[in-house]
Amino acid sequence: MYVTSASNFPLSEALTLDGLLASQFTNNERLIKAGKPLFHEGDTAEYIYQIVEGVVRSSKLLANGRRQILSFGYPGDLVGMSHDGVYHSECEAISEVKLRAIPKNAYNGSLPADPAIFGELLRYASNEIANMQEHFMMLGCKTATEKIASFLVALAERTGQQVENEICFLLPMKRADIADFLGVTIETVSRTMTKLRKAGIINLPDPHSVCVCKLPALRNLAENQE
Amino acid sequence: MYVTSASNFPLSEALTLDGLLASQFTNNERLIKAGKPLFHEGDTAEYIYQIVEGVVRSSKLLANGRRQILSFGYPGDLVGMSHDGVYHSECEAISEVKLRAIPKNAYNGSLPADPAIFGELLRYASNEIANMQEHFMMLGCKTATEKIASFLVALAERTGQQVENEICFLLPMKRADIADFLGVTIETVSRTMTKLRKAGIINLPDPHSVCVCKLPALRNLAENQE
DNA sequence: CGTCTATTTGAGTTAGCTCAACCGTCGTGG
DNA sequence: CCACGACGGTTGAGCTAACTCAAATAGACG
Repeated sequence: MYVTSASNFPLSEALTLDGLLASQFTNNERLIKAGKPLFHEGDTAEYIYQIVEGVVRSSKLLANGRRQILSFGYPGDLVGMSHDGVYHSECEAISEVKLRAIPKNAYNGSLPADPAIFGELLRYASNEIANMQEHFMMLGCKTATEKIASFLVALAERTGQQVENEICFLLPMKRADIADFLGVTIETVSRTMTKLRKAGIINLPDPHSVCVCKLPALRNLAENQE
Repeated sequence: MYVTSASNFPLSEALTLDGLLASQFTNNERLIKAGKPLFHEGDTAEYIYQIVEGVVRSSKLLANGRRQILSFGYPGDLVGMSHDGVYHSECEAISEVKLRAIPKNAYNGSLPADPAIFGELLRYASNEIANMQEHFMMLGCKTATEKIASFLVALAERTGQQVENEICFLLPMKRADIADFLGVTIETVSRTMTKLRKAGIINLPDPHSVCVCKLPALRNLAENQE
């Protein structure tokens, strides 16, 4: 659910959950077009969704219109867990998305659910909590440059491909999404990306493609040992 | 685990979890003195702890010394969930704390655990995620005044006692803890509290006691509809 | 009574914000 | 085929909320 989930989630366990869901819920696959919602805050939570392909963003709105992106969901991630039968965030497809719908009765305990799924969901939720704690460090403790650098490092680790001596990946989301994820403004995202480009740390072939030339330097900026 | 947990958690369910744990783990009660750690980040996660009395703070440190308080744990809350057998945060007692230790084999699925506990833990984790999402709104979207006001409203709702026509509660944590919880500085916490006091919205009989005189006004500041 | 720690208050600085202009791309319709 | 408008992104200039640094105050404790 969070950009760093897969990297933090022990591989064998991730395969277990993936395998369980793939084997039991292949019939429940759906396609969502880019920009379309999976669900809205307050909707009855009928399903948990596992992202199979594409990227989603989940977010919450404040009464005065300010928005916080809670996570970007990449393949393997789950969205839509609820403790009270109602979704607590918005969720939209950023790109075209394929997902697997896991019906409520597979996990809410009222039916004799598969205990393996149950256990894996608890483990996934605990991992999700750990990922969210990392995000707290971003929002609460880091400067704008550290936030952007951390974000790029996380995406490079999760989705980057080695191309010659650069690590390249796509940014399917808009600048505004990145801004609302990191708690800064669009302008700050843009300025900081430009700064990193001018420092020779990244290349930006186009606004939605990033190539990291100096990963160690980017990591240093992300962790800023001062 | 988070200051607002109990208020968001449906009462009957909370009683279920509470009841389950109380009946099965009364023998595992421990006392921790104020200021002493329950566990450190990286320790082997042998137990989940349920707070019975007192308040704990769980936090994470960045390499450069900056700290983020993740949550304040009040009676009924759980701390120490882990997906990989290792704690991912620091946890210390703020006041003298009584807690109930729930051993790993009650919930990690390797033994035939009580499925009721299992289900309640998953529900608790899902609720915890929803609470953390609210905290993201604080850290990412709110101004200093909105943060302090939200924090005071949450504590008033969770631990406040009506005294004449004020709602009074204790702040067992230091200003520095509040600052690191909200992502502001100590000075900003102090100044903002003074501002609320001078505006006649709260009284501060001493630095660790708050009496809210005008709860609606405080709520307005917390939500700032602009 | 002196020391230590927590909190409050003041004064000046700055990181990141707001507001505004500008640019490039893309889809639509004349 | 080109003009136009909409949208997303970048850049500049000035402002301000919150920060840093510093000092004063107040309890707590030996």
